[in-house]
Amino acid sequence: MRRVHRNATDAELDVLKALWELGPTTIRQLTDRLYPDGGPAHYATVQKLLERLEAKSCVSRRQRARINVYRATVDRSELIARRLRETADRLCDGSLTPVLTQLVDSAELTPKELAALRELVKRQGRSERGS
Amino acid sequence: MRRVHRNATDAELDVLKALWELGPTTIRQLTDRLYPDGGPAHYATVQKLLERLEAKSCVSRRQRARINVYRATVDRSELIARRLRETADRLCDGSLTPVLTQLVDSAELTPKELAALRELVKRQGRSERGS
DNA sequence: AAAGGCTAAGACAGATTGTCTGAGATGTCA
DNA sequence: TGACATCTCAGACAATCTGTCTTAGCCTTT
Repeated sequence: MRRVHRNATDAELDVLKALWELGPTTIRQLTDRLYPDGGPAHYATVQKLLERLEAKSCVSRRQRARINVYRATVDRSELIARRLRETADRLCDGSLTPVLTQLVDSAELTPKELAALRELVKRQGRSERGS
Repeated sequence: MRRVHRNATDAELDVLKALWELGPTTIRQLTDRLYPDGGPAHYATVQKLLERLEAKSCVSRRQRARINVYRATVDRSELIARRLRETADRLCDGSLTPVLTQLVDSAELTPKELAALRELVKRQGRSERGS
């Protein structure tokens, strides 16, 4: 049942988002952000979540004058990429094509998103030819 | 901590895949497919997984001469769509654009997948204008 | 009636998830 | 110096999830 590379959970993700906004920071800062009226229990909760995020290689920390400063080591697109990869692996034998097809073919996309996609493809096409 | 609409787990997904291949079928057929040398324990395992898949609205069943015949009620693209939606909701405030961007912009795509994407966009563009 | 296949209910251990407690180290300040 | 605040670290905890397996009872067939 062991999963090598578990995704960040919801609570962990909240911490990560706060880290993205705040930049490198302390547990205290994160706790105040996430639980404005929180007590010492919430502090420990954030601490535990950071510990798990570190185990998942999503954050790193550095002792700075006896205090841990945490820093996100993955950004949003990296997490998106991980999830896409996982979906492709689990559902499509590793191929991203069906994922793409689903994304584009379904009614999932607003016209605006579709226009953005066309732009992306155009850009990608250029860099393809350019390389 | 309650999750409304949990994804199918790995073991459940294996059952679902077998169901996709076999079409509407019985626990017995599925068990023979998934555990060729399995005993009655494996039969019960498949049974439990189907029960949970039913709770997740992924399969339905019908009594057919006293025997349950199970049928998948979601296909692969539906599951892909669910995961994409989940990723967008959890990571991008519900917007699919960043997901698309990540998919297209990163080095995730092989040239072949990229070509398929261009084809998709072209087709999509046509149906857009056509409608 | 015995045998075999099916359903249904649920036990089970190990892992995950979010939360919280407590002990101890270290720094600040009256 | 001593009280206090704050931090770290280790781990407890309940609820849930996940995959597996046992058991009992019900049909049908031989």
